[in-house]
Amino acid sequence: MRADARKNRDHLLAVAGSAITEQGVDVSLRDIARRADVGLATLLRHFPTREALLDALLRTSFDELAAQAGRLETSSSPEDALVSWLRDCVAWTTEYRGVTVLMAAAIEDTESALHASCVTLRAAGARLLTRAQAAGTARSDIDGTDLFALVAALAWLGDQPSLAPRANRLFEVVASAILTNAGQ
Amino acid sequence: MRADARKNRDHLLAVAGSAITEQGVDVSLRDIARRADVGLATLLRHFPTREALLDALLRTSFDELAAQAGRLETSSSPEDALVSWLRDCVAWTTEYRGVTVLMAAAIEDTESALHASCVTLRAAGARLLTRAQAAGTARSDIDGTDLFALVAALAWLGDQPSLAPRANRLFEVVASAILTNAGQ
DNA sequence: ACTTATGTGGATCGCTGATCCGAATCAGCG
DNA sequence: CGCTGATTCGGATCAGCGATCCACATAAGT
Repeated sequence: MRADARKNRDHLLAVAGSAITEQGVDVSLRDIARRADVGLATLLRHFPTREALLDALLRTSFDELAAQAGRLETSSSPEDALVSWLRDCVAWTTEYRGVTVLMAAAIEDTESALHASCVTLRAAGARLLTRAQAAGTARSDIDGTDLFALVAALAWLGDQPSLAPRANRLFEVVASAILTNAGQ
Repeated sequence: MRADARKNRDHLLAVAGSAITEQGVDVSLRDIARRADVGLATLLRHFPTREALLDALLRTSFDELAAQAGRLETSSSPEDALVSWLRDCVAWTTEYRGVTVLMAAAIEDTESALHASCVTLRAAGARLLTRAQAAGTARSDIDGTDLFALVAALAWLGDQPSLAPRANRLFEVVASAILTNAGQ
């Protein structure tokens, strides 16, 4: 890649990051290009779709979440590991308003640039879930995709301004439905 | 209202109904106008926003759901009434792909044309919830808005093609979190 | 039948993302 | 250093969206 192209790419990623933080993932691509003092065509050549841009921007975060799952797998009890990782996932999505919808679409669309990252995330969750199920502390009638769906639904709640204040408590409600441990 | 205007209005509602059934609530308003052999301006004069159109289209359904809640209140046990009404709500949204997002936005936006209907729905659910809580069969740490949020989240799941197949089972998972009855 | 209030829809605006292609720029070689 | 060729850039353009304007058509009341 030519030096000027690389510079543009990096600059675009930086600008896109702050634009998305401010306005959510639905921010106008033209706006990003403008703020980066670059033509729209240049943005779209580097990142042919919005998904591609997000993938480049979020891949690090995805990897961190997956790594965190690995760490928790050996450092915490099965149920604590599962719940705290789920909490991390939901909390992370709040930084990228609107990303949940794209991820839900990408998990099944093998063409999407976000597909691989979403599958990785689901697999990480599935491992934690299986471990908790083996320990008898998570209900056994759900699988990794169910978990992904529940996290997505909770993340979506956090994206809705009117419902966001409830998101944290409803996370606990859903978590209690996944776990089978405590008395009640 | 002039007779020709009334005719146009009714025709637009009918066409909008089938268009939305086919393509979801995000269908192009221009498409609806075209299919109704009417100018876009005419559609927008009768229904100044997408919300207004949906309100006119869905008000009947809203009223039916609210009435159904009233009926269940006297005909079923508190927990059966609550769960089966929630199921009805989620099932209903599947007929109008994408309506959940608009409803979540409308519940807090008093300017939205859908606001009143959403508030009515929330109130109907809140009554069923309170009744179940009084009977000791629903957890007491949630309120009507929480219930609305949970239904919205489940409905949103049903709207996502990749997650929809899980929606029914995840409804049961969430329902089990709301109820406190059975042994488990 | 005439007048007036009402309803209509083509045209246009600003916006979105997608695409094309002439112009500018970079990199490597003589 | 200067030329050449491949690469990159971005303004212009296109089709689509909802919103708005206003000259025109038409229904309703006298």
